[in-house]
Amino acid sequence: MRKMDLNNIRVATSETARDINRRVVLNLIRTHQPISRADLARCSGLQRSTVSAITEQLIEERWVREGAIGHLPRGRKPTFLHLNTDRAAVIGINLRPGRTDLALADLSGRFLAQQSISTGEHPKVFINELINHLRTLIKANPQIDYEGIGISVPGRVDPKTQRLIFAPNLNWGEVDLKTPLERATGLTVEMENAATACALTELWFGQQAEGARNFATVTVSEGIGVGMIVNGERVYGNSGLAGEFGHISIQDAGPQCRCGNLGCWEVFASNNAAIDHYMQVSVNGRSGKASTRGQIAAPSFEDLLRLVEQGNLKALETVERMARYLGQGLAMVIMSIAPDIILLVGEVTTAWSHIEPIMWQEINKRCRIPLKTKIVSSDHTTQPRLRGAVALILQKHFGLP
Amino acid sequence: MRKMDLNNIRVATSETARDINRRVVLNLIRTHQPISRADLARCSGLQRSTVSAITEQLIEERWVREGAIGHLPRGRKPTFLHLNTDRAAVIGINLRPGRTDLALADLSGRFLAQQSISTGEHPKVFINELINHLRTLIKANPQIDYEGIGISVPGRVDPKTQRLIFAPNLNWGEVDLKTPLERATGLTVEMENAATACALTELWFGQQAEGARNFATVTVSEGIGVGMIVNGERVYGNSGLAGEFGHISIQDAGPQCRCGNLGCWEVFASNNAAIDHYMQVSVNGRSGKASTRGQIAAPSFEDLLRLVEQGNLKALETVERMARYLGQGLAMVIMSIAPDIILLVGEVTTAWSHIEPIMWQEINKRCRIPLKTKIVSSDHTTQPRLRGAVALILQKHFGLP
DNA sequence: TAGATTTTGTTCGACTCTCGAACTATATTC
DNA sequence: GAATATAGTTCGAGAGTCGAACAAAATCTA
Repeated sequence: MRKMDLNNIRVATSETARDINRRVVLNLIRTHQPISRADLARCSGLQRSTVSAITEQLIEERWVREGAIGHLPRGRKPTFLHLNTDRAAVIGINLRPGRTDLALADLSGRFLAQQSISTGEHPKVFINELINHLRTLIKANPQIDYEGIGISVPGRVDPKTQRLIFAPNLNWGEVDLKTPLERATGLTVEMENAATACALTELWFGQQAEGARNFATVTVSEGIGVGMIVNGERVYGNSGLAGEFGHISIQDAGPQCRCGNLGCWEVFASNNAAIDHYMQVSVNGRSGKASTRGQIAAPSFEDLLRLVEQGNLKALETVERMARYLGQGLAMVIMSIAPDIILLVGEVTTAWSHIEPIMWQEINKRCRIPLKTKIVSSDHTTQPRLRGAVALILQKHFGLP
Repeated sequence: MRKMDLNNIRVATSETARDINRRVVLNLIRTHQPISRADLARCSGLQRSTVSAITEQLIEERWVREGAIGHLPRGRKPTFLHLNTDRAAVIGINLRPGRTDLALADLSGRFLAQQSISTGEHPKVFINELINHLRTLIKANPQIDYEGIGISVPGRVDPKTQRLIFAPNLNWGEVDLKTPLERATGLTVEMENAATACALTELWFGQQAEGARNFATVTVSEGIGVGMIVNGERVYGNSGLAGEFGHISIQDAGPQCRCGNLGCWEVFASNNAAIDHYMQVSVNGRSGKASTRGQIAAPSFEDLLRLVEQGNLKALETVERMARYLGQGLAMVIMSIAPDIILLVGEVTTAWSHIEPIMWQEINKRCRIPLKTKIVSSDHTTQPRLRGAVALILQKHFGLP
């Protein structure tokens, strides 16, 4: 039960019932395909005649197509319906420091084409470069009906102005990506923070949070980001800044964070934090003294994980420390919104067997309330950020308005 | 844009449009009364003929009544419409340790009658006593059409089982209040955590969070509770446990909390924490040693606030310490869900002039992101918990399904 | 003072949509 | 070949909104 938004009233017309039921049917086809009209009627509760009318319309508009004929122990054989994935396509962009991924995806979220370009230092130059790539991509597939462009960004997006704000990793300042891209391509552009994009991926394509309507995604990379879904809907917060758990102090006298605050969670539990800590302990171990750092090259986080697999004790100690701090921060996430599921995204999940027990030990110590939050690790090779960018556009057709 | 809940499909029938538009009109009358049919058509966007049909129905069902005739510079005079507050009434209950308040409220949330009984030690005995009071109340006003009973409780309510769980202040264990009360009165019973009930009060009757759809209410009393509204809707979380910011550790080596964890926020910022600290500093000051506590009687929190007004330096220091810790915890609330407004509820708000500047100093130190959360103090004499209990029932008629 | 103008509120026919019964189509079983 | 079962279509009844036309009631203007 939600309060009506009286500043944005949407009254129902005679077409509203069709709009709602059409979305019901389209969603059922999406999730249950292949499915017959009779089954659609059974699991939606609509009359068979109504389902026929709606599917006729959906087939005419090419969202749905008829497929194989099924067979039953007796009676007339049903005609199966499928989502017509060729109906339209969406462009997804995963913008991050260093590299930016572009993909073309069909209605089911499957990638049809993919490329990767380097992310420029200066936003204006990069936007022009991005526009050129988009134009080439669109021209290469002129027969496709493009539904829009979704972008996941390493920062927050103000829901009012749709500008990129608070993206310290990019160091771009406040940038308007939407307007130039829309003007150049003629397509609608939607942007969302990467962690929230991962949450959308789970909401729309997810296996692990199947049917969950309250969950959080925690991305662990250079920093830590949290995206939240509450009541089946994204949590934006003021200026789009909800989910900045990464910048909550967990130690008042801790090291300074790039945000200006002291002892933020991500100063202890991010990939960068782990690399810093590893450098500190390994240099200390070698020379017996502190402050000899910088003489050996810092490993990448992937290097660190490889060292753990090779049995390096200092690397292992570093990852275990990271697991403890991850647990401490996840305890905050759990206590605040009590999600059914937390999905952990990042390279760190490849060391899950080392992480999980220590992380849970820390969480159980801190969460003394009788709730049952599951924590699952996501396979980062499935590109959840990029798929979330696609979901950003697809939800317009499958979501409730 | 939210995802459809495929486990709980609600298709649209031919009456759905009327149901939606009826709620639109009813809400507009509630918030804009007195208002004419023509104005309703203008601000809803519906046709005048449709508004007439809907209002006719609402008048017939006694939700709305015609009132005075307005006057305009020219043209036919409009007939004003009002909410018919006598149409129905709601019983609100504020259950808390020690005392429980009962109230009868009309459709606008105004109290018609009120009483207070002592909260029993044993749930079963108390429930029977409560039933007797409810029966007497209902019999005393037999002409009223009762819509239901809303209860705000000092704990959390599992949205699935509707049982009271995690209420350490009551020490009742897991109790089913709903079933016996529904059986005894024949009315539907809804329960909600007190902090969330306060948030509902603000959502439906609020002046300060006017039109806000994302905010949090923080109740400071024996402990600290947080209730959240996101996208105009309550946040439940798993087992109804969302909002337990009060039990997030802010100091790993802090004193033990009654929840079992160490250094929880409420161990530092609650009324009880302030009383404990005052006792410690005033006894130390007197004897020069610690651990002489218990020899003088502990003041109530209201006593402490009076001492501040009287210029007692140790009481002032105690309240300022409380303000610092409140700021620290509010910073967590801000960073996590980025609310537009935080509403602070509790006796502590009577010392707002001492609290506010110190609290903000702490928040500004910790929140280095460009958001604009307002923090306002609520007048606890308006009984937000009790009015939230009423809102719990009223939202069924005014909210969106 | 009569007609023009303006605004409120109602009436009515056209259109959209769902429901549900009846009907057609197609399969298996006895 | 008749009975039975299931899928999908057709069609009329009922509920709703829209929008134009109309009725009602007030002020303005000549």
